[in-house]
Amino acid sequence: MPNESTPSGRTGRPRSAAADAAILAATRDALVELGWSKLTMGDVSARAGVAKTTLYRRWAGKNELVVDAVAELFDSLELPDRGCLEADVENVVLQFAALLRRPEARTALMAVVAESTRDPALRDRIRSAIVDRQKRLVVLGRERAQARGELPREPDEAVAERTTDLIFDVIAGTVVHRALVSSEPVDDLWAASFTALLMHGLRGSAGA
Amino acid sequence: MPNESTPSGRTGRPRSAAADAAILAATRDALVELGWSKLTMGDVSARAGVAKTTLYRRWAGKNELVVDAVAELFDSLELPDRGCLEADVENVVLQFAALLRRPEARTALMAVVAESTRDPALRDRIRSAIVDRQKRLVVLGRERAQARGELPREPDEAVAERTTDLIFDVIAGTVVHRALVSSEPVDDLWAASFTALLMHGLRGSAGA
Amino acid sequence: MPNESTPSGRTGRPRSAAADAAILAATRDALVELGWSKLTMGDVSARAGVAKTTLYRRWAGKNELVVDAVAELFDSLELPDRGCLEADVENVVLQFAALLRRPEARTALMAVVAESTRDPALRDRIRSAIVDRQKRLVVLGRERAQARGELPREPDEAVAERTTDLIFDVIAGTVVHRALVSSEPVDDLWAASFTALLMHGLRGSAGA
Amino acid sequence: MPNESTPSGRTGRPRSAAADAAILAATRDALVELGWSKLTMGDVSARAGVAKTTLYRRWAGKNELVVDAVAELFDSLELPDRGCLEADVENVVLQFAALLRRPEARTALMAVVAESTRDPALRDRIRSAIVDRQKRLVVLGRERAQARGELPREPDEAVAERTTDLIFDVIAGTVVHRALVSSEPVDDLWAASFTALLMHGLRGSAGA
DNA sequence: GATTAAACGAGACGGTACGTCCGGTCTTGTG
DNA sequence: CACAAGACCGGACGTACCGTCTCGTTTAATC
Repeated sequence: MPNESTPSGRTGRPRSAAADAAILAATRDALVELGWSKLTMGDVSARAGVAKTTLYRRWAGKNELVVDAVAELFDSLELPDRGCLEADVENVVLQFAALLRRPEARTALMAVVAESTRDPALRDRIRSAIVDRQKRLVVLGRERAQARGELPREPDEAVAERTTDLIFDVIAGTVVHRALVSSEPVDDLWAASFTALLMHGLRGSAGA
Repeated sequence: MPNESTPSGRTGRPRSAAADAAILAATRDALVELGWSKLTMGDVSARAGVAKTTLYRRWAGKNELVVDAVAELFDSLELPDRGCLEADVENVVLQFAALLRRPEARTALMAVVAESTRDPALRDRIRSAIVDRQKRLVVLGRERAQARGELPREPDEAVAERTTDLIFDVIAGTVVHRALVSSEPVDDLWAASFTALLMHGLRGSAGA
Repeated sequence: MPNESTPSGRTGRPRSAAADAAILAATRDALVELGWSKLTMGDVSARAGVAKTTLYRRWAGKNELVVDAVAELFDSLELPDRGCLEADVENVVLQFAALLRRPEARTALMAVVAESTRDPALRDRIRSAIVDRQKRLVVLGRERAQARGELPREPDEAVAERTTDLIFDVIAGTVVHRALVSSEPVDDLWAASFTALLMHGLRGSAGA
Repeated sequence: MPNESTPSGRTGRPRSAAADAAILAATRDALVELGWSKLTMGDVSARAGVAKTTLYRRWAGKNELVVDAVAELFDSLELPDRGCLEADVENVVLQFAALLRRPEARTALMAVVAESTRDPALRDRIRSAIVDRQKRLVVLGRERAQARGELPREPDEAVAERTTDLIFDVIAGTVVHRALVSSEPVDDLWAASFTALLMHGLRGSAGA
């Protein structure tokens, strides 16, 4: 995960595993203190107690480094069984909002996405390190709801995948937009409104 | 809009109005060619045939400049009456997706949002120049649907505003996430699926 | 003299004259403290209170900078009339030796000559800034000796120039070799021996 | 000669003798191709097919390595008996000039001398490896000339040594200065002029 | 023949300097 | 006063070498 292009040769001094961890931790610290745009490679290497060359030997640049540093934050998201689909959705929305309140996640996520618009390799990295990994939450939530009888089973595999993607984009996109673009708080009330909308649609009940 | 702190003095040579337009156009061109991160103030000033000092006299920095340069792109979004709510939603989704296919919008939008996580003034500028202006589309769509009887009228003004915000975040956020984070195409099929979900909710019909 | 390729454009802010002087002085200080090989451009710019870019705008690199910084040291050499040729020669030998005792001259002179073996432009710069300027001492000494009747007049101009060059190489080369290669002191005794040899040749008198 | 501090332990794998030769040859090659300042230890080790550690085990640094690599070039100088002192001097001048036309000698000699101005150990190494070894030429030439009756015998040993040193500095210094500082060719004509001056002194004959 | 201890290749490591680029400010002269 | 031009200070960039350090692998001399 951490490195760039492993030389895989078995001769020579092996790369320090401790350095990887120190660098990623230093990167997160620097993101908290400085934010994306003022984070510098030199500063990260200094914080990690590591030479700049060591850093560049493993990551091609700031973008790749930050994606890896931030990706694992998303692994903390969980989906405990709250008994019904509404509660599960509301819970994951609030968890995600809490994550987006962390300064390192706020500043880094949008920045790497912005950079990725011009860099296909970075785009792939984001997808594999963040997006695809968190789709597990949607998959799990759907299976659970289907087991409860709250949602019908998908007969077709391809349709199931497209639905997973759609739900993921709706939930993640809406929360990110609320939190970072509209800059409004994601609180319990809003989470309930959003969950209701997601459950019943615009025409469903009152609409709010 | 363009300037930073109006000098308001009535004496001396007045600022060139042509310069503003040239600078914003140059900024958009540079965004297309270079993307956000490689765009430089010096380059913009050179493209615009303007001295760097002239540029800094009007905008405080790259962030402010790019917000202004990009904001007006969003004004091109329209909401022609397609006869029913589904069609109106689907249309605005596809329009927004087309906008996000423009390189200057792709690269700039996420970048300024990323910067805004650490800069309240920039956050406000984004909100007033982009977010709030485009909420008109939701307001208009809702009013039209209510006139058609597709949606109930909101008795309470505050609730109406919260609903507007929510719908805006859902639509804009989901499309942005699909296009820029998941990096998947927003085509007619997807737009239809998303619209269906938005109309009827997860429990509504088939769920896709 | 100081700069590299004067832009000669008359618009824009003119280059600071004070910066040139500060840079050359800083260079000499750094040579004294650090010697040629540990002198860095960054250190010079810091000592001079000047940005690195300012330094590179005027000199192409360390070599060119040091030649200019050191060249003017050689202008301190003088040739007061001591009454006879022997005394004049002995005096200039001792002056040159004193100059080569200065750390900045010692370390810089040989270093730039070493670099010049691979850089024709630097070779020319050394010749014009140092070598040719100091030949004046030989020319003056010869004229004075000829006036005194100690040396015959040269009928041919070309021969005169070749003789000037030869004498210059003998005196300067011998002193430099004694001081820097053989690493032996150039004291009064040695200066007298050398002068005697130069006057009368190996076969002349005792030979020492 | 090659190594730094002999380990003298009698057990363990002995140092490869072939490596020494390969390293010195690689150093000379690199000097020819790159010159002193662009020669790097890593490059030398790669050319020699040797690890950097092997190189550093034997030489303390670039300076020491280059002195050793270049010193033996000077051993090629010889003093065949040309029948008279003038001819012998002229011959050695031309030989030395030919040596200074070799790029590895040109670039290395001045560079190590420059470095030696700040490094007494290097100064000693140059003196013992180069200077003192070549004084044999002066000693031999003097003895031969004395045997021919061209020069008087020195009664005093100390005076003899001082004279040897002086003549060495005059010849070596002048040729080096002509070739490397003044950057003028050392051809037959110049060699004859210099020899004449050395024989008869400024007052001797015509002076050129 | 087994042991042993150093030399060896490979290459990662913490540093330092490089020369370039950009950000933002300032100082000219001109309009 | 605005403006074009461009010099200025500061600071980060990504690269190149430095000299050191770990690795696993030879290679002789000693046992």
